[in-house]
Amino acid sequence: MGESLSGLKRSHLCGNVTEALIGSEVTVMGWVQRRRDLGQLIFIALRDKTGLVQIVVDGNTAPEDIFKKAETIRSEYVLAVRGEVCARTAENINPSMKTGKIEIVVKELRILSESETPPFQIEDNITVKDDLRLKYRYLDLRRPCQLKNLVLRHQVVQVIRNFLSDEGFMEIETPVLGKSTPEGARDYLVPSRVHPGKFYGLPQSPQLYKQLLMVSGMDRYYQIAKCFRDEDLRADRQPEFTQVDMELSFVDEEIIQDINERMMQKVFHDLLGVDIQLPLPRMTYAEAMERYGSDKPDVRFGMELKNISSIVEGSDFVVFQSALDNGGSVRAINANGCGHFPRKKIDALVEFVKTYRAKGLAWIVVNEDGTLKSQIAKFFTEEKMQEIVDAMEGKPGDLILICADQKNQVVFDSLGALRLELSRQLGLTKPDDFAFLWITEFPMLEWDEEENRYVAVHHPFTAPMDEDLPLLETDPGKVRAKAYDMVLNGYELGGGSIRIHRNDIQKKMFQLLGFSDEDAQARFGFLLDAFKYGVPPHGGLAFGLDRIIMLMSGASSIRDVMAFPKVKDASCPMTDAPGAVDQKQLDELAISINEAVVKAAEETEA
RNA sequence: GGCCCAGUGGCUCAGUUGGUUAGAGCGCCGCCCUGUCACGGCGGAGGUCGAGAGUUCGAGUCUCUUCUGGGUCGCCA
Repeated sequence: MGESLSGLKRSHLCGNVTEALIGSEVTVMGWVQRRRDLGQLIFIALRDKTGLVQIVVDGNTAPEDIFKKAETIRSEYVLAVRGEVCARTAENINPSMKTGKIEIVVKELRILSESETPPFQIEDNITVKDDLRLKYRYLDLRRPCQLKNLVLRHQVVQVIRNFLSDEGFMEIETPVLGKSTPEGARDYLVPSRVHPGKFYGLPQSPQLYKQLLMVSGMDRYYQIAKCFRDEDLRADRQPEFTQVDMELSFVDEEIIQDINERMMQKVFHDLLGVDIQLPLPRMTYAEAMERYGSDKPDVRFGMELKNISSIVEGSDFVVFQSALDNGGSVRAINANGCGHFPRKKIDALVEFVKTYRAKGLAWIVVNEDGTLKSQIAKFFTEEKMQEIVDAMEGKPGDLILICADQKNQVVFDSLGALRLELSRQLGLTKPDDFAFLWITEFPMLEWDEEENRYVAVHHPFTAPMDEDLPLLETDPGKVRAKAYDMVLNGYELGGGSIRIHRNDIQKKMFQLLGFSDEDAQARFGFLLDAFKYGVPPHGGLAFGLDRIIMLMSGASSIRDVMAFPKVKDASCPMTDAPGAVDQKQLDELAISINEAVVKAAEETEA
């Protein structure tokens, strides 16, 4: 079972054995991709992280014991091979292989480790179900496409580290065991043995620590930081993920945006050869919502939203009118060239927007002869219908989709999502077309219906825009924040803000969020205390590293760019985490399991 | 918590309106083969259709429950 390595030293990685080495002796080690046994001639494709190289065992020239051994080799065996690099004859060159002009004629062969037949084939372009891949993730990662993603990730981090270091940033680690701050996302909790009944919270981001580092005078900090959020997963959301986190002192929004867009420009230039024009476009939150129905718009295609409230105002169509009477709006998009959609397909779009709480979708087809077909035609005069079509720049063959709701957010969400859905169906975008922009002037607060109070859109330390300071007293919901997100192709790559460094404004903020002085002191007292001792104006930004790599690699999920991701219910099919623990461990932590709750949860599941 | 999709040999899939012994490709095993590179040829093993219940003379196929995974809404300061 597995021969010793002793006496053998690897001289080259498989993918690096090239024509330059013809005639010399090399020692390579790796996994068997495939054995091709022609009887008295055996070829072995040997793989390591650099690629494949072909090993030849010739029955006429190889020693008998080596040949016999070669016959027993199976896929994924681990081999050490010493041999001579030989040129292949012209007709035997494999142009699709980096090492296709040479092969290694074996002189010594050791089977370092045998392998069972793997549960799936180790090669690209397989379509194996995710759970199986993740259960055997260590095999999945042997596949070149998976390896490529991790290599890219490594390289991106290297470029970022070098760039930020050159810009005067210092990498500083902040604690993973911190204080739970039950505002925003749910924390992962870690029980304390030394303090029975008390818990650490794993960081959702290093937000408070990095602000404290600014108080400490670190001036420019960054960290490739693991962050944790106990919320439900998505294709682009994992419970633990990595942020490129930074904070800077004595800066305004422009400085932070400038540094970060230059950083992304360098990352995309160095690793993808893509040149991004700077400065990136800036768009206010209000404009993004108005035009794209989203605060992270994909601006690679048009199909923009238009507000047609004033046109349809005063009609007999009760759906539109009640939306308008209750403070909502009627908006539409023009799905250019979709007028031929069969009714079934349009109905599917109507169902689609219902996901986003829209009650329905009105549509107008502009026929090729210029006449209109619509289920709402009976509520409007021909002139009105034409007015809507003109406002939407409707041409023959177009499909105009209209959404009305008393909540503007519902209209934005529905049409924003519909726009993206149509672009998917019509293939309007290319994954290697990168459209960056900054979204600015986010609202600072939003009203939470459930909690019946304002909550921070970003976080409670985000500074309001100077010109909106008076609104803090009169109309807090209208206050805009010094916050900005970098958006790429419909994804939020990262976001940040200038922080509040004035105590009076911070107090006002907590007040608006409904925290009493005691609440604020209990949760963030250490930060407020620190702010008593000289705070530089500061701000920062955090990127979602996983998302950046996902978009750069064209992966469809961040799982593909993480080594060991979790599945939908936040468990790990490979390790079976999370798992039960011994009673002894629980006793040490003074924790008892509420069996009634566990049973109830299991019963809902079972 | 809601909604949608998928689950058939190791892997990926096919399986007609419910009807004989459930098929294919790849993989695997054996034999043959000296220039293959997705090697080739011949032969073979391997599944009761995610699980349970029901309808039926009869269920991979219909119904219900459930499990697993994916997508998504809520959630994600």
